[in-house]
Formats: sequence, structure tokens, C-alpha cells
Amino acid sequence: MKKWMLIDGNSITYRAFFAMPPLTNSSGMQTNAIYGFTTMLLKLLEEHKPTHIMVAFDAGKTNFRHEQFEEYKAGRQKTPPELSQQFPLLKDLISAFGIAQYEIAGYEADDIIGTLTAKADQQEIETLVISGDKDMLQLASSNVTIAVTRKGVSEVELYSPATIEEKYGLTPQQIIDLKGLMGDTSDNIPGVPGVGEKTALKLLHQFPSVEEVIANLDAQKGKLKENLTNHQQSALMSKQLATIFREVPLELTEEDIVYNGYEPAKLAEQLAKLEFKSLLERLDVTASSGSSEADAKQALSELTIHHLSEQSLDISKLMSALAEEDAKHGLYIEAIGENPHHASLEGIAIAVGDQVYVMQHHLLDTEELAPFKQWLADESIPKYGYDLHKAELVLHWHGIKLGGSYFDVQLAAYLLDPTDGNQLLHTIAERHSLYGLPSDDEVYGKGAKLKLPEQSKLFEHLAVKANIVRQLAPKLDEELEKTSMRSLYYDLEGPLSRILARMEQQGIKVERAELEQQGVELEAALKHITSEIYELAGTEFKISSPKQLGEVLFEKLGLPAKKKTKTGYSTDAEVLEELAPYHPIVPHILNFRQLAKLQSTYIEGLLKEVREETGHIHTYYRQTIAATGRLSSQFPNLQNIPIRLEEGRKIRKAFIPSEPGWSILSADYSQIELRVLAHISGDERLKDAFIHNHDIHTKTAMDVFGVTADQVDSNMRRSAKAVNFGIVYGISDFGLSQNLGITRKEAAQFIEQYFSVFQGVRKYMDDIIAEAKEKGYIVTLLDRRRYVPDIHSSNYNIRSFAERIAMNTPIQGSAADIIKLAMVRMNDELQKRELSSRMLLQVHDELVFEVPPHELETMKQLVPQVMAEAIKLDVPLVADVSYGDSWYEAK
DNA sequence: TGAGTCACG
DNA sequence: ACGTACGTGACTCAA
Repeated sequence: MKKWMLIDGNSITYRAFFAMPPLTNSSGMQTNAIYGFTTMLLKLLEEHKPTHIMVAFDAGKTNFRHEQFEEYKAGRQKTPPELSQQFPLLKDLISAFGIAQYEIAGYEADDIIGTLTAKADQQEIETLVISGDKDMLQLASSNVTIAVTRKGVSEVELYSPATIEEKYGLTPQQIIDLKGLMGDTSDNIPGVPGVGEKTALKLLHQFPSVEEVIANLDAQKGKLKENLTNHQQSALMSKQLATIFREVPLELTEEDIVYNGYEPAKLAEQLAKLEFKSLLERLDVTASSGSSEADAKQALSELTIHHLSEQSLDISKLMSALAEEDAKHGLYIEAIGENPHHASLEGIAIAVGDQVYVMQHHLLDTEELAPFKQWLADESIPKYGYDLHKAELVLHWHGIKLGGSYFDVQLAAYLLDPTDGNQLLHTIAERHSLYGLPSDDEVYGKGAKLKLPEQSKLFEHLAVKANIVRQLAPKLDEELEKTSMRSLYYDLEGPLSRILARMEQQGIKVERAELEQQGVELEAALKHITSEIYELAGTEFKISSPKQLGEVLFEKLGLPAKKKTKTGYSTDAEVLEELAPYHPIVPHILNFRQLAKLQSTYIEGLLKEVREETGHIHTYYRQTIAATGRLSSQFPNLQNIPIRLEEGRKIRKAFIPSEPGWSILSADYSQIELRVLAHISGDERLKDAFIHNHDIHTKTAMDVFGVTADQVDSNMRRSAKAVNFGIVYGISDFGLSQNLGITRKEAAQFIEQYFSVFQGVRKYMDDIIAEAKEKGYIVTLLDRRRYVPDIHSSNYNIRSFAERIAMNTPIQGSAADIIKLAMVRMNDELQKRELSSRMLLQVHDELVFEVPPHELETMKQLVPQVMAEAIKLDVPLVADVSYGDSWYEAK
């Protein structure tokens, strides 16, 4: 038996959009309407098992109703961009479901559906119409049932002619008359003033149609009669507007809307793209069909897994497979622990073709596995893997060398979308329609519950990972090609990952005694301050608890509360500085905070990270975290060692060369971000300032205030400096006013003044936002990409944030590109010149080396030169160099 | 685990 | 009328 299902796509999507919470995918795009639509569709499919389905959409802005009534649907809120963005993806998803969709210029979805139900009536086909709009009730018949959504889209209410009769006492055709009389504000259909649903029903129970009501006006009285008399035309026109047109010239046959079910692979791909994980699981759709468990089994069954052990060490097949001309492998090194310098090595898996070999690392010391160990170390063999940077470090600490250029799927995935946080292998896999890999959390548990499964299970998991890596590598390579980021990967990030690993293995020597001595002094000072604070407060409390501190300051001592946080009073440095004049306790608090920070984070924190054996601190640079392309540093973070205040700066005295007589040499770019801005904006004045090597903040002050160099006082320079910072961050008057402690108006004037002088910069800011809107992403000098979906948001705050990101990322990101380039070049130079100086640290615009005495002269000249020449810009790049016996002296 | 705070570029 | 400067990581407290 045939059963048609006809869905009003626009109406359902609207309902879903407003009914569902604002679900977004990882790139920030809202997907709630699609989600709502999909859950509803699934429910309907299950409950009604249709043989034919069609989803109808409105096409174009106007239709024939506008010719009848210009004001039709006027005054409607514009469709929010968060919703209109969802339509293309929704349409893709409907296709993936194997469901027909249709739209035709000049008609609305109702008309398409009306035309089809007319056919259904002719041929007596059982049909279900789904809409969020009660107008559709006019289509009900003995064959056609109307389902109207309730409570968002999770439930529907079914209407047959009988239920319509029961509820309204009307026939389906009279629904049109009902609307003719009462109108419809959402479509701007006027109807008759003063006539709502109740009155309209009463009238229609008296006379069966608008025409009859009008013909019998004398039966009414008072205001109602007057309104009906004066608005006869309106009522008739409204009726006409509300009438669904049932003779649309459809180029659509019954054949076209047959529903044969969906292809799981196609559907899974779309659902994965939308990141509808729960639906993926619920549907049990995967690329290979069946449940995710079945999928995991399939992923395994396609593989032959060799668990190497003392009893089976034959790798001759593996080695010959790896040696084949275009053999593609996948390498997976499993380490447990976030810090690669301390992580445990749980297993090594390598996939070639459909064969996977898994082993514990200690087997590499056997004679039989020597060829594989050598293969791992071979610098001339490229490796395809996942997070090989971490793997190299973990292997290093286990006495195993990993060499060769890397193609790293994690790093590639990061470049393809640097905002996408973790880049977990199973997420990358699903995004590329490879299913069956459970997440590490599922296999290992997380947090306190972390526990490795028995070895055969663990090895199976590693085998699947290695195999997934093998399959992913070419796909990601292709995507890099499509997004013009191949060069960024192969010439910059790939080589850099190996350089970073080397810097991390080397570490930087730290003099424990220096830190310990400073710690003792801090301890004494803190003790002293603590007792003074208790005395002034008249009570003892936890000074480092913002909650307790707030209570003491604002309740006990009655100081004026300035700012509030979500949880209570704000007590940050900005607030405390303002409070300083009110009470002598305040400066002590500030002092306590400063010293406590030094003690806990920099003295105790760093001491914990010094390796017993070497006396070195080994940080871990993360290459796949920062959305702008910068590095980040962990365990410990060596990119935020104090420098601004002398007390903290002393920490740097503990960072020393690893060999006696050597020096620490540091070189940092001067104003790299503003120079990058001068280059990419092409602003003549800004370029000119750098070409003539002016002090940029003074020059800005001169230009903005229209004065000569000697008229610029320190206050003017300070303001100009803040404006320059603001420009780099994507300026706002509020931000600048906060920073300078001036009014918003004054800040706005500064900004306007700045832009009127630096017109090229203004144009850059406007253009980059336009570009972000048009393309959906912005790029850096080396084609690094960042998507900014929020640029279309209708929410002012969200959109403004996206705009600042669009302005800032090309600047910060290009600066990151440049210093990374300098690192690769510097590494080449050190090798080529056979220098024994070592690159140790990177701090965004600074490179730190340790240098033997006889290379000092060379390095003093070479490092700034390589940094300055890393890239050719329209303005010169300048790097300043300094050196000394510790990082402190290298200033 | 999240919030608040603060260190850096 | 709204409320923000851009990018990070580590520590402490209090649920």
C-alpha cells in the first residue's frame, strides 16, 4: 500500500529553530534547526513508514500572492542568519536521507504540497502532510491527514476532516474562510478588524462562508456589523491569500518521490559533518552499516593483526612491505600521560596494507626487530603518524629514536581548522567518514578511572588507530592541497615539529640553588606580610581566597565594592589599585598576591619540573593549540616567565647555559606585529615610520596629536602606545577607555583621530571583515587559515568578537608564521655552519640560544640577521640581540 | 571542575 | 541598549 508523506520544509525548520536550544558544531555554526528537523523526521519515518516522501521549500522572495497583495508577509522579521545558514546543510542532509525535495519559483511550499495532495485525492492515495502551520488543515480529506507540530517539533497533532469538525465545527474548506475573517498577523493578512478566532467561528457556524456572511450582513449588529461592512473587500482578499494554490505546474512524477530508505554511508557522512553524534549512534549508521560496535568489529575484521612477542618476532613481511615503492603506512605510538617527558610508552603499532603489527617497545631491543628499530630512526624515510612530535619525545626518553620527515594527521587537522581544540584521532576519523574507532576515553576511561585494558584489547585498539592513520594521511594531504596549505605544512610546520622536539629534549639548564635561595627570601617576606594583613584586618583568613578576601575588604572593612564577578566581589589588581587610598591593608594584599604568585608558580612550580638527572627543565611546545598559529608551552610554561617587574625578573637568573663558559643569547623582534600590520595594510604612513626606523609609539603620538617629536610628552606616548595595542587587538572604544582610564567618548575620538591619519589601516580593518564575511575565513601571510563563522551572528557581542578575531588573527598569526620561519632557517644555518650553539626556547617574538664562547661573535650577528631576513616585507624587520651568563643578563 | 586571578607576548 | 580589547598556561579555592 502506498503512503505519501509531504513535509513543509520551511515551516518545520522555522519551528525547530525557535524551539531548540542554540546547538552549535565545533566551528561555531548553529545546527539546532537541522537537529530538530532530523529528530522529527526520524520519528515520522518510524511511525508512519511512508513509501513516498517529499520535502517542499519556498523559493525566491516573492510569489503570486504578492501580486494580489503587495503587503503580503510584509513586516516579517528578517530570517536570522543563524537560521538561513542552516538551509544548505539541511538540504544536503535530506538528500543523504534519500528523500526528494522540491521548490519552484513563484510558489510557496504549501502550494507544492497542495498540488500533490490534489493528485493524492484523485488517486485515493493515503497521504500525511507535515507542517507547523494550521493553514494546511484546508487540505484535509478522506485521503489526506494533516500533522501539525506541537511543543516545538517533538510532537504532532493529527487532523482529519473529522477532527477538524470536532474541534472547529468546520469543514477543511472552511479553514480558508476562517482565516479570511480573522486574518493572520504573521503573514500580514488583514482579515476583518476586531474579528478573532472566536468571532470568526461563530460567524461561520451561522453562515458557511465569507461570501455568505457578507451577503447576510443584516444578521449582525453593532461594531461587528460595522467592521464587516467596511472590510468586505479585505475579508475576500484575505480568503484568497489564505487559499493554497493546488495547480502548481510541477515537473515531478510519483516516481521522483519514491522513498527507498537511505544509504548508511552517505547519511553517516552528513551526520558526522554536522557532529550529530547521538544521532549517529542512535541510527547505527556508519560507513559500513550496522552498529558502531559492528563497525568496530568490521574495522578489525578487515585487518590482520600481528601481536609481536618474544615467541613471534618475525617481521620479514613487514619490512618488505615497508620497503615497497609506494607503500603507505600508518604509525601509532601509544603513550599515557599528558607530559611526553614523563608519559609511559604502552605500545607501537604500524599498519601497511591490511597488515598491522603491534608490539611493546622493549621488543625493539631484540635482534629480530633491529631492522624495524632502524627503520624508525632512519632520517631518510618519511613517517605517517598521529602526534609524532609527542611520540618522538616519548620514544626518546625510552631510548628509541624516531627520525625522518613527518606527515602528522594531528598537525594537518589543526591547520585545516585551528580552532578545533583537541584534534583527537577518532574525531578526525569520523570527520572523514572512517568509523569504528572508539575514543580513548571509551577504551581507557579518564581522570581517576583511567585504566588500560588487557593487552590483547589494547593492541587491537592500537592496530585500528594505526590503520586509521594510514587511511587518513592521504585524505588530509589532499585537503591541505585544496586549501593551499600544503606549503605551510611541508615547508614550515612539518620541519618545525622536529626542531621543537629537539629543543625540548635539550631543555634549558636551571640552577636549583638560585631558585631555592629566592624561595627562602620569598617565604620570609610572605610570612611578614601575612601577619601584617591579619593585624590590619583584625582577623585571620585565607588571603588567597577571593571569596574570603572579598568578605574582609567589602563587609568587615566596609570598602566600596567596584566590580562584581559571577560569584561575588571582584578583588583583582585593577580593583585593588583603586582601593589603595581607602585602607592601608590594600597595598599589602597586592604585595602578597605578587609574591605568592612568584613563590607558587615560579619557584615551587619550576623546581618541580627540574629533572634530577640533568638539572634541565624540558618544556613541551604545543603546535596544535593556539587558534592564531602561535606555539604554546606546557609543563612548565616557559613563555610566561616574569620580566615586567624586577622582583619577578630575578627568576630568570636561574636559567643558565648547560655548559661552563657558555652564554645565554636572546634575540627578539622589535614591534613585529605593527610591522606586519604596516605590510599587510600597505598604510603609507605606518610603513614610512618603520622604513625610517622611528620610535613607533612616539611617531604615532606625533601623527595623532599633530605635534612635533619634542612636543610628545610621556602621557601622549602612553596613549599612542595603547592605541597601537588596541589596533592590533581589533580596537573598540570601550577597550581603549578601560586601558587608559579615560571616557569612552575620549577613546572613540582617539580612535577616529588615529584612523583619519592611518587611513590604510582603517581600510585594512574594513576589508578584512568584509573578506571574513565573504569567504568565511581569514588567512595569514603564509596562508594559515582561521574560520570565523560568528561573523554572521545577529548577536552584537558575538559578531563583534568575531570581527576583532578577523582583524587580529592575520596580524598575530603572520607574526607567528615569521618567527617559525626564522626557527627553521636558524636550524638550517646551525647545521650548515656546523655550529654547536643550540636553540632552546621560543617566546612568541623571542628566540633563546645557548652559545659557546667561540661562537658568540658569529651568533650575535647571525641570529638577528636570520630573524630579520626570514621573510621579505614592505618594511624592514628588526631583531635586537643580547647575551649574558643567564637569561636575566640577556636583556 | 569551574571560577578567579595573574604571569607572558 | 548592549558589554569587549588578541593569544596562551598555572595556581588556588570551593564546590
